Amino acid sequence: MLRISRLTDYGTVVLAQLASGRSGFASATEVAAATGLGLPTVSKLLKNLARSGLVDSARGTHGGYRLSRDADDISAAQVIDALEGPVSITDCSAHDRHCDLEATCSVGGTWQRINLAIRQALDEISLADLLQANSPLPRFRFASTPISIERKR
Amino acid sequence: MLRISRLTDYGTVVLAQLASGRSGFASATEVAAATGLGLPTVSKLLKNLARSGLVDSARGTHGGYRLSRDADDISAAQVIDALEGPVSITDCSAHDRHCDLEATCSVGGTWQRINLAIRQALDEISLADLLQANSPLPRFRFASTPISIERKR
DNA sequence: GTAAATAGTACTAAAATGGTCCTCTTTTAA
DNA sequence: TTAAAAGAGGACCATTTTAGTACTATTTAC
Repeated sequence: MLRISRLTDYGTVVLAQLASGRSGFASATEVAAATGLGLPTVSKLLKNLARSGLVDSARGTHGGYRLSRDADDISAAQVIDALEGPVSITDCSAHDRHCDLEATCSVGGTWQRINLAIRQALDEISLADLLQANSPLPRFRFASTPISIERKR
Repeated sequence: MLRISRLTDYGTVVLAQLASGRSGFASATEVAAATGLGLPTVSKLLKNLARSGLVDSARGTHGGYRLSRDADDISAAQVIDALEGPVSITDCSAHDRHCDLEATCSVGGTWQRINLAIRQALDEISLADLLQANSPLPRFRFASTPISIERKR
């Protein structure tokens, strides 16, 4: 139903590889080999991740990439933002463009709040959590958000 | 970042219109007029919603559409399912097809659990909630899910 | 029988996505 | 100083998805 793009999925695989590997810089070629992904694809991903600041890069003979900070301090939301840009759950709530139906639309506001809630949930999940496939995930906490969410029924 | 398609968004607008209107059947033409959406689009949406069982339809001169059940008993997840099919957050976790990277992929399982968690959250939001743009939403409850979610840090 | 509806399907244009390739710059080491 | 290894930044194209439209068949009320 809701989905992240395949490239973003691959991006987490690449980041996970960087997180699990030895410290120091790993080249795109090494990461591609370790993950089984194509080199051009991995290369593109790492370039984008570097541009977003999630990984540091070094040029030159022994250059490569490494996480810019601890895996605990990189959230799933940040990864999605880096690779997909700040897209929103609905078209009309993205950018500053306005929807023609704004006046009559009765549901727009709620989608936006749902979007925000999901976003905050994903912000609670770190790359380290993603790595440990079977470890418990952080609890999704909505209670403390400005969105007051309360079951009616 | 995560998004539903524009048609799904429109679908909720259409459903909201059916929910707010007087009881009885409303034709696609009437719904289109009330929402400001194009008739062909509304027509297509209602046909799909009818096929999924979210709305009942009646043919013939005074036919039209109406919600098949109370707005409280239609969830956001059901709407998304009806209009987008049972898609998953990642490509590899959809259908029964398997990803080539399964062996080396360290993150697949977690995305699937995140997907399930979001799904369950959206299942808690009813069409009635969507309608009342400023009313409080149901609390997202993950605690009682089989996914044990626990903050580590 | 006719008009008002939905049902189903097919089609097309536009946009997003995924993947690849090419050229340029930086850095290290021989 | 030169060559090789690496990343930076675009450009490009094929494929798929999405959105919107149109057409025909079927059903029902009057």
